[in-house]
Amino acid sequence: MHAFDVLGDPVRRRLLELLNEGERASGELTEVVRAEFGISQPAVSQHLRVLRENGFATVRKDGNRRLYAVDASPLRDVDAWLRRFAVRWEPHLMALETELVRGGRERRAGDERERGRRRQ
Amino acid sequence: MHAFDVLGDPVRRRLLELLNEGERASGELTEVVRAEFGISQPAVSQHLRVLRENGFATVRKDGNRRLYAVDASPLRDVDAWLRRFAVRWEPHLMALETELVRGGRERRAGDERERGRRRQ
DNA sequence: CCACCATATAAGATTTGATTTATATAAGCC
DNA sequence: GGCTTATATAAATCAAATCTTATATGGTGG
Repeated sequence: MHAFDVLGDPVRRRLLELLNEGERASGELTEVVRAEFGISQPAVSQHLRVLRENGFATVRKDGNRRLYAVDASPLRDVDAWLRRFAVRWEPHLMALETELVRGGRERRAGDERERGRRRQ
Repeated sequence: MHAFDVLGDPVRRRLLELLNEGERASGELTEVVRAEFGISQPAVSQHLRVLRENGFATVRKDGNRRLYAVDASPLRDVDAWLRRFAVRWEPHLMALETELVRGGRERRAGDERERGRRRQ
């Protein structure tokens, strides 16, 4: 399943938003989503499975519960794809990119010749 | 239809990639996509419609043809959503963003970003 | 006007994905 | 051990997106 397919579902997007605030138990997530979308517990559980199996979330046991946390790797991939278009809404993005490339590790100043660098 | 649903389809993503290189006629797009995905002309036309109707692409007539161009507005929305998570793969993004907002003047600042470093 | 492109639309078949109900697993508690 | 809570899985159903074939629209050139 492609990352964009995973994000195609509003329930899963909401789950990711919730997880982005921090680790949460399946039950808590289910409660929120049930209230907002009016779907059943198994439905939520299956969405969590999709998130898990596609690397968007990790789980760990805590006694009875399953604590979910967001894993951003696939989101980064999505972002990478999107970035190709970003220059269209952020004309100054070129500068941003340069900044990113340079900014990673500070130091050694100068280095204007970095401009030749391509992405990645 | 939510922007993420539009991007959920691989054919549509490919079409956007092609359009991102510049304006193209429906026929050109169809040829490429037909070759790559093995689908019919009407199928491609319908994907183009989805892109159109959801603001991802604009069309203009050129005699016989329809020239498509990418419109990035909905992609920007997607990016805005994604950005909530970006701090997870770009820990220094916070500092960077601040810097941009301040117009890059005073690029100095005091290396706060070092503090955010996680294991790994 | 007529035949010919390029492209879009319609309708129906098919596939894919989401949801529900019912049930399984497994930890905690008495 | 048996009861309860938390969560996952299975199977069937339902809905929505996609594809195909057939056809329409509308410009172009003779």
